[in-house]
Amino acid sequence: MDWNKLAEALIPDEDVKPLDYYETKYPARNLPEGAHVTRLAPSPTGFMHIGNLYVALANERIAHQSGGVLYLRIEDTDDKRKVEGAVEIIHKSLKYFGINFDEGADLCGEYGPYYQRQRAEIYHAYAKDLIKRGLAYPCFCTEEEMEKTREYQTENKLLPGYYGEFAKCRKLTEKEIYENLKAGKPYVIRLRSQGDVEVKHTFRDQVKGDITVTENNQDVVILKSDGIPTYHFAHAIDDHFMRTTLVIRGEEWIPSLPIHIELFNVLGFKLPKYGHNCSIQKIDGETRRKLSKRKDPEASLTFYREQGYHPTAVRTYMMTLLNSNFEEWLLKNPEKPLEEFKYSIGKMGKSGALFDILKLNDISKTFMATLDAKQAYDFLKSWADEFGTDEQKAYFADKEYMCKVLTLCMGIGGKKRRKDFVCAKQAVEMIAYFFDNTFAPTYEYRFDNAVVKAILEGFKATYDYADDMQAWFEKVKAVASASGFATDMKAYKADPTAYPGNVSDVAEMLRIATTGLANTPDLWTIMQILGAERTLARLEKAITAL
RNA sequence: GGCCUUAUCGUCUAGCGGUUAGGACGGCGCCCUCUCACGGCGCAAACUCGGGUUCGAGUCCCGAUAAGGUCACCA
Repeated sequence: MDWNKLAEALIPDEDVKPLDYYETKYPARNLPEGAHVTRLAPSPTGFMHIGNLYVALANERIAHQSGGVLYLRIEDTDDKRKVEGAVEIIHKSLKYFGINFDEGADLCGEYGPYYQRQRAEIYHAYAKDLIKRGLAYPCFCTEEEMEKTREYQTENKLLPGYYGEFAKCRKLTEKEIYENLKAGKPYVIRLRSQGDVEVKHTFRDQVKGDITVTENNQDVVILKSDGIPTYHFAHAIDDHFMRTTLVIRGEEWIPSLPIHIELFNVLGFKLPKYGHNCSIQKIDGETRRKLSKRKDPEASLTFYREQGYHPTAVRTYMMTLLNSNFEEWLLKNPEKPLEEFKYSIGKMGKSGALFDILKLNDISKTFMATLDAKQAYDFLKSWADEFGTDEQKAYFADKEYMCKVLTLCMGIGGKKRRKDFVCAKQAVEMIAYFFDNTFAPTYEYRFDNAVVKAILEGFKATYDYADDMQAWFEKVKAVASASGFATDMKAYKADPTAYPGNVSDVAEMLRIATTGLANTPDLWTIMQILGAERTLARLEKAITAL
């Protein structure tokens, strides 16, 4: 068999450059000792999964804290899954969560092109070289033929796949190959595997530790019939020429590690380090499964933007899953930016974590409680501008008023901050009662209407906007006493049955009347913010509703 | 089914031969308190099961079980 002739017939010289060309064009990177080059290599499907952010964050931290490079490569070798505008979505959504690439698709960079489809020439050059060396060959097998051998293999409990005796096209004669080519039969290029599945090696994974991998014996496809490489082949070529030092990717890739090892080996490339992380899971009835794009809204990065989770909160939660010692650090350094945490890939969990929105909420609340009025205003406004209703957008027209509301509701300036706000959507909904066009009370009191009415009327008659908090509260107590409610909590606790209720019950009635809610921050301040006119109007409205 | 991986409170986990098995979220209770919160204190809550090794095992070894991943011209 004349391999050179075959290689030339399959991939003519004018289509590719000599191998040295690529090695010179993409030289080793000039980076400080210990710097890592990492990458994110998504398919342009237009859907950004929370798992994408999870891996992105790991890659970003490793690259940037080591003084290295993070780049974006688009794996668009599968034409069927390609979606217009997907790359823009990738950039936009990751940027929102603080992931910035140093180079890559739609950015500058010396190691491009960063779209795999634009790199066809490089793949072809190396495929040709493999053919020349007798390490790759054309395969003309049809889907039906493949199906047949697979059936045979499963029936006989043999290892499925295209290998050894089952690799029919491996044994094609020169004559047969050229006949097939002449007949215009479609073909793929396969690797002529030299491996033996019986041989096992231990492999050092940066996340999992030592794992055993067997050698690959599959004659995997490296170039599909349309000349586009498979993931495996593109991975080896790209991560070599883009000079990736560390590949962090999902653990679903572990089974194909043998293929990658053989490919790097046969191509004469140095194998990068690998870290295979676990995926974020969800409990679905009895079983755990990956967060699903179709079933779980929280799987999508869009979800967090729509809900208005602060990007820092989401990042923080991701970090707690990513590094087990992160939370401890955060507890000690609540003020420090996340970038100061020393991220280590070895501290990544070895088994998949269940997504816990309660934990996210807690982290989110704590973070929101660190914002000042202006930051909170800006954040909530930007959310409302994009996702809010028209009424909600209008809230932000009067900045001064809104800042007063936020100062109260977030406990800004007080000794203890409130932690009521989880995300922008919930926060904006929570303050609806401050705005007359969204004030829609349902008035659910825990006392008889007659009792409530007496209280409300009594309070309304004595209310004075000019009262300070102390004077105001004295009036609340007076109204309470007038209806027989306890104003002395000690006396009340000593004998609760002696009273219809206590002063806090009275406060609740007033609160429900003016806000429609039983849970709000300090009522006096609310009335101050609303103003005398609206406060009285609301009390009146509540009285007539009884 | 083969191969790979994993296994500590409900959840995320610490633990790397000798611990009252620690923390966080969530739950519950108490205190603080004009409501709601915040905060403080406390309670309940775990080593999957067998065998070994060892003076001693959550920790090491071997099994079993369970869970997850994977077996494409998808990535």
